[in-house]
Amino acid sequence: MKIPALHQVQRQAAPVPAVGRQHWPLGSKARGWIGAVALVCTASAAQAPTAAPAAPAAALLAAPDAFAPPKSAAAPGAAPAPALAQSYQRGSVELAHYWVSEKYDGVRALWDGRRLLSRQGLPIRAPAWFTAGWPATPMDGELWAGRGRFADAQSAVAQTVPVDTQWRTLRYMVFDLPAHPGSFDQRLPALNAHIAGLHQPWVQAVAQWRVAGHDALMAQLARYEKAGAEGLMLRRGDAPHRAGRSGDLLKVKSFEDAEGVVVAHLPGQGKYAGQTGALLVELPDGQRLRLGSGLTDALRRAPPPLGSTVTYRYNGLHAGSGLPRFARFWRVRADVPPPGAPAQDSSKKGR
DNA sequence: TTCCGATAGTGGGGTCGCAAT
DNA sequence: ATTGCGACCC
DNA sequence: CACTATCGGAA
Repeated sequence: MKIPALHQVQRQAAPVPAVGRQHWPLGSKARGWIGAVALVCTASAAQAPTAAPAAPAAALLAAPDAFAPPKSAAAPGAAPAPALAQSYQRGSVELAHYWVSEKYDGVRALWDGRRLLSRQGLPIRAPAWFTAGWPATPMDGELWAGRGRFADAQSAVAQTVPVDTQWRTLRYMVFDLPAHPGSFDQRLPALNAHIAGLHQPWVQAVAQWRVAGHDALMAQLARYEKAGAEGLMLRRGDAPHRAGRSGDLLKVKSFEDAEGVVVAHLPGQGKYAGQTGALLVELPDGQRLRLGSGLTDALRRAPPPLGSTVTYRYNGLHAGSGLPRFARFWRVRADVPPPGAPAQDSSKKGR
C-alpha cells in the first residue's frame, strides 16, 4: 500500500566523515566546495539524452570562485558542506513559491570549475571527453544512467579507470549554479542558457516547472513514480543558493510498508555494543532483511522477541536482488503475538 | 517557550578494489 | 578462484 | 540512503 509521503517525523543527520579512504576511484579528499542541492530533478518522462533545453542568451554568470565556504574553511581539506533536501510535508510550505522537477536517482556530482567532485568532496574520475570544454562556472547535478538504473551510474563512478562504454550511458543532469548570487528564479534561466551553450547531449539542464497546489503535486508524484522516477524535488524560487539544510530544497517521495518476522537479533557496534544493532527479519517470500535504522535506543536494549512480526518502511526495490531499498524499522505488529504468547486470537485478520 | 538546523553516531544493500584465504 | 573487508554510492 | 539522540540558536 503506497502512502503519499507526508507525515513522518523527520530529522535528518549528517554523513560521517570516515577518514581513511581506500582506493576507490574517487581519489583523495578534496577541498572545500560549495554546497548545493542534493539530488535531482527534471523533466518529463523522456529519457533521451538528446535535446538540451534551449534557452535565450543570458549572462554566463559569475565568478568562478564564489564558492561560499559555509564556515570559514577556506583551507584545503575542509569538509564539504553540500546542501541537503528536507522532506516535503503537506501544508508545510507555500507551493506557489516553488519549482518542481524530477528527482534523479544517480550519483551526485559537483563541477567546481575544474573537476567533478562527489558528495563527500572526492574527485570523480570521468573520461576527459566527458568534461571537455566545460567552463569554470561551478555546476551542481546528478550523474544519471536512466530511471531504474542507479546501479549503472554507481558502477561507472566506482571504476578506478573510467570505462567509456559505461560513461557513454551517463548524463550529467544539472540543477543549479552554486556560485550564482541570485535567487533560483534568476539562476534557472542562467543555467539553461549555460547548458545550451555547451552543446553536449550528455549534459542537460534539469527541467523545472510550477505546480498549482498539494493535490496537483501528489498527482504528479504518482505519475512520475509510476513511470519509474524516484520522486520529485521542490526548489524555492526566491531563495539564493545556500549550503546546508533548509526548506529551500525539498524532496517528495512516497514509501511503502511491509512486514517480516524477526528471526535473529544482530549485535550492535560502537555505542550499541552488547545491544541489538539490527533485527534480522524473514520476508514472506523467504528472503531475509536486516533492519537497523529506525530502532530506538530502548528497542535496542529490549528488542522484539524472535517470532515477532514487525512492520518496516522502504522506498522501492533494489533492481538486482528485489530487496526493499532504504528499509527501516517502523513498529511492532502488536496484534500478532510472538510464539510463546497466550491466545489472543489474531489468526489472520486481513489488512 | 518552541522549533529548526547542525552534529555525532548508529544501521541497510550495492559496487568496487585490495588483502587474505 | 573464492572470500572477506573497508570505503564509497544511495 | 534511512534513522535516533543532542544541543545551541533562531523563531
